[in-house]
Amino acid sequence: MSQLSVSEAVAETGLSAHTLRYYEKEMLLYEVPRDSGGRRFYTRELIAAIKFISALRATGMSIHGIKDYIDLYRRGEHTAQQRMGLLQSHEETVQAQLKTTRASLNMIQRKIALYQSQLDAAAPNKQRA
Amino acid sequence: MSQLSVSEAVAETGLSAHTLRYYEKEMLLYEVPRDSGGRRFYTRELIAAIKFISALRATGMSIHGIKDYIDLYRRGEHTAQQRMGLLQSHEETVQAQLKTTRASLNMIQRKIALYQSQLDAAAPNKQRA
DNA sequence: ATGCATGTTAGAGTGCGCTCTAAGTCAAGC
DNA sequence: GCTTGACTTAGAGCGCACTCTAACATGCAT
Repeated sequence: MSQLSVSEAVAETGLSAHTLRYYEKEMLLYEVPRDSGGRRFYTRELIAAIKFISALRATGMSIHGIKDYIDLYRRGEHTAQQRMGLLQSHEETVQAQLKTTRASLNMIQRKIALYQSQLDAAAPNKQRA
Repeated sequence: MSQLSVSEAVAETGLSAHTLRYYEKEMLLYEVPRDSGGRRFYTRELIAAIKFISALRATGMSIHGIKDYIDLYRRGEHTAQQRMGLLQSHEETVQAQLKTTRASLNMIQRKIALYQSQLDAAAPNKQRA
């Protein structure tokens, strides 16, 4: 139940099995346990880690940046402050990125509005039956 | 004044000269005029196009997707409806992407808060002088 | 006229994040 | 016992969006 097979982990995290292995090779995931046949399984701690890694990826943190964070994790409790620092700095990056995305989206929306008024003007007025 | 040299266009748009040439090669920009010596210059129409293209890129539209839009543009006024459709569909994509980014950011912020309370608990209380 | 900045070209190279291939192993069901 | 399907490995390949290289041309400033 709390130990998921590869295919269950795929279903749970939304990542592919290829990607899970790739993350492991890149050392984002470590100490992934194996059954007697050498097959991986994922504990709930690992699943939580994968989901957090996915959140970092979804906000644009690079694999390399995530590795830096994970490496701190592996070095122990005394790195908590540094890890928090990394996350805070990433948060600022994301906020900035959100800001420029919203500005760009705004530009696109103005263009759509322009098309809309253009097409309204060109079309015959069908307001009255 | 309304005709910018390459270096001026670089300053104005924030893209590199390499990228401007790349966009031209990929047909995102067309009919870029040249001076007597064969050097490019950019009209204000072109600059506006570049800025709009940048907004599309900043919101994650692929070069290929942008090319589709530009190709409609080149085919004339009767494609206005289709162009608007492309932009509207892209807008939806961007809104969805914003939503997941905000959710991921939220997860990261909760983690930061966790670190904060952890570190607060571990530190000696320096509240009183 | 010389030097230097700014531009030109075709095409190669880079970094990223997967994504796939090929050949093989293992466990369960028929 | 045999097939099927889920898994294993090392390593190659891919798509994207640039980014750079090398060799050459132009035009202005001294």
